[in-house]
Amino acid sequence: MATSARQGPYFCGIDAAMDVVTGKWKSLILWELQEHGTRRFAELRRGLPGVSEKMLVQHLREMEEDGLVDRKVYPVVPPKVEYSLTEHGVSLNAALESLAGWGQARIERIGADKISVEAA
Amino acid sequence: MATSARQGPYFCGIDAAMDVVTGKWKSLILWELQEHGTRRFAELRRGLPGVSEKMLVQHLREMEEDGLVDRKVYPVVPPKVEYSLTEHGVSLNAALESLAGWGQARIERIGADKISVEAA
DNA sequence: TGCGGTACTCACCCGAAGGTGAGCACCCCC
DNA sequence: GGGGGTGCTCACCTTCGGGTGAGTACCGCA
Repeated sequence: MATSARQGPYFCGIDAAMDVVTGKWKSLILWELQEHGTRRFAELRRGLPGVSEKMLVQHLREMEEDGLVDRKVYPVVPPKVEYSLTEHGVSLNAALESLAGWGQARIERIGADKISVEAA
Repeated sequence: MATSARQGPYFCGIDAAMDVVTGKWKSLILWELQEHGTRRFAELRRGLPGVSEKMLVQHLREMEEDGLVDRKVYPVVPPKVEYSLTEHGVSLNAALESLAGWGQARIERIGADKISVEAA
């Protein structure tokens, strides 16, 4: 199953962090939630151009299981679900910041294209 | 091809860093080279229990292309090749350190098993 | 003389990650 | 009253990462 089955034996901390962060969209979800504080499902979908609903649900479930995001369901008539970062999610994001800096430098070094997310 | 074809458009720095670091053994290779400075192919293989030769070669080639490792071939009669980190490799490792710290904390939090590498 | 080591390459296979498209239960708005 | 939005689930399919095992050219050592 996709749910759980993680938490395998690790070689080192990197392994453990990677385990939680790998997945095409997870770091982006983390970022999106960090930026906006709280987002509804459809807002996240719109914020991550190209993500499929299935993957978004799946990643969110895994991240919830890993204690990174908080899922709050409002039992209202048009469904409403809000996602936000837990303290672990916030600290993971902080830990990713130096990596983001390195990646940014790499982008400039190799002159890769960048998809602007902040616009639109 | 596995070689190049990376450097696709990125959403953010994390993407770019992840692109370079994903691969089952890459972070371990980074770590191993950081610890030992310079390693021969067979030394790396022995240092990473479970890695297949194919994956080791493949990852090393990609990391060489990405400018993370330096490959020095000695044209001697029993082949001799030495791998070491470039400055970019070293700085990537530094950027990974906070992530490693987070992962370490997570390991302790969830009480996961850990494969000891420093022993043996 | 033949086995093991050195640093690989090549061909093949498997399973998981991720994408596609449909359906659902209920509502509001035009 | 039907089209669109809300948050999903399910089934199917493709792609790709990674593993397996063989082969290679040459050597040193027992």
